[in-house]
Amino acid sequence: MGSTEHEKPVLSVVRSRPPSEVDTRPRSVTRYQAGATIDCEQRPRSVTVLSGWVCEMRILHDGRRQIFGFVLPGDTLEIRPSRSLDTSAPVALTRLELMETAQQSGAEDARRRKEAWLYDHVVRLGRLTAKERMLHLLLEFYDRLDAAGLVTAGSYRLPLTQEVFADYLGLSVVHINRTIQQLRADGSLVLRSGSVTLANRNRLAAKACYELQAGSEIGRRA
Amino acid sequence: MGSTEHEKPVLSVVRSRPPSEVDTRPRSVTRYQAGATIDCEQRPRSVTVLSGWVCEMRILHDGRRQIFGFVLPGDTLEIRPSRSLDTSAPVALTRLELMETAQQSGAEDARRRKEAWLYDHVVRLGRLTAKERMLHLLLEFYDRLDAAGLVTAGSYRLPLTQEVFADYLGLSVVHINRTIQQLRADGSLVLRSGSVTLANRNRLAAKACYELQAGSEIGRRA
DNA sequence: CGACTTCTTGAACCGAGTCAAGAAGGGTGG
DNA sequence: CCACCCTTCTTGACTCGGTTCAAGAAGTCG
Repeated sequence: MGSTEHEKPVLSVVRSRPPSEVDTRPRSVTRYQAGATIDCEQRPRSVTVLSGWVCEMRILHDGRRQIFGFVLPGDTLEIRPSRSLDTSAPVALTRLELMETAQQSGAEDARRRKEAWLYDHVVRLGRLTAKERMLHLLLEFYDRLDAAGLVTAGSYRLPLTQEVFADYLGLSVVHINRTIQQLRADGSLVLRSGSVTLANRNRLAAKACYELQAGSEIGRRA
Repeated sequence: MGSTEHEKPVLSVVRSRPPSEVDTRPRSVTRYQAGATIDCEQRPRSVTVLSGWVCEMRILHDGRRQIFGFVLPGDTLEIRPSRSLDTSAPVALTRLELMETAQQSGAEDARRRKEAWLYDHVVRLGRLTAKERMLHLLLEFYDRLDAAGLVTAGSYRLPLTQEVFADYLGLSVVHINRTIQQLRADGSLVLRSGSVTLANRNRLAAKACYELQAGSEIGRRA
């Protein structure tokens, strides 16, 4: 948290590939490359993520980055104009397939759920330790992906670099790395080449102050 | 952040006075005492704060507390049922006067603004230092209260204890205290007996990575 | 004037950051 | 298929922002 010069090498994700839209095919499916900023030159629109992960992030003028949340396969994403990286913009973390969302049904519910995730995030950042933050987040992913049928035999694909974890959890990359080492040593999880398996979900939930309360109750009401 | 026994003496604000509603007078004005939890046994309702400050907070099972946001005079507050202190509930920080909000006009705008504040809060917690967090927050209060005509000669009333700052900014009370000492020594602010005066708003904004962007632009659109 | 919050301050400790450098992956082109 | 390059992951050593514990001073309210 040196207060001078937070000149991170710009997130590869943002730097290396131009935010270009690629190959729009029939059925109104839009594809983006990893690293693309998802904007709408046109009117605001609502899309559903068919595959891939998106995050919403802000970049401060001195280079510090904060990620606000993730959009997972099956989730919907509201794209509003006039949002740039110094306020908050959606960025593709992987190759993406988006589809225009047909009806607005469930929009209110999606908003509630998103708000609940944001509240949980505030608690993580404000009151949890590094280890708790990491576990808490992985448990959230577990529940969200499970609801979407994307958890198999207790494990799921997790296409995030440690830098992305750092920018989401408000920690440094180095400390994220060390935290993951500890969790592995604990036997809390297995994490390798883009997949995680959590050992004993309930015990971990207790250890990380994770409560499915808000998010999932609201989710079930859908 | 000790991972064991976060047994804070329960926030006086929560402990000392029972969350009782007091003296409902004509014109549908409701009063609460400081420390009251604002619930709705009835249907969800929307109220406008005539005077006093409210916060929304969650209390973890081990006693750690996190405050999500503040509702200032002039702001509206949506009260939904089924929210308790372990998820997120509004609590009166001072004596309060609430009024039933008449029309729903501006409800969408209020929600946008609240979301923008929450995003700023995430940045504070995730990426700013203690000094920056404090300044950033005081600047947000400045702008919000200024818009409500509650800033006089560059200063405003701020009825928050250091404990409340700590629970909002994700820091310890002791460190909040030391941070305020530093800001005073800097000449950044004058803060005494419930009032603040910020020296040179623009310079402080630069120092704290505060940008009125999101919040105020949306605000102005109203 | 008590009694209780709230604010301050000191000292010791530790979680997390920074700097730096090397190892391991993953694409790409020849 | 290998060589090269760039990104991502690891690890060590050191620093520092922030926490904890503790106790005393200053406010506030009945």
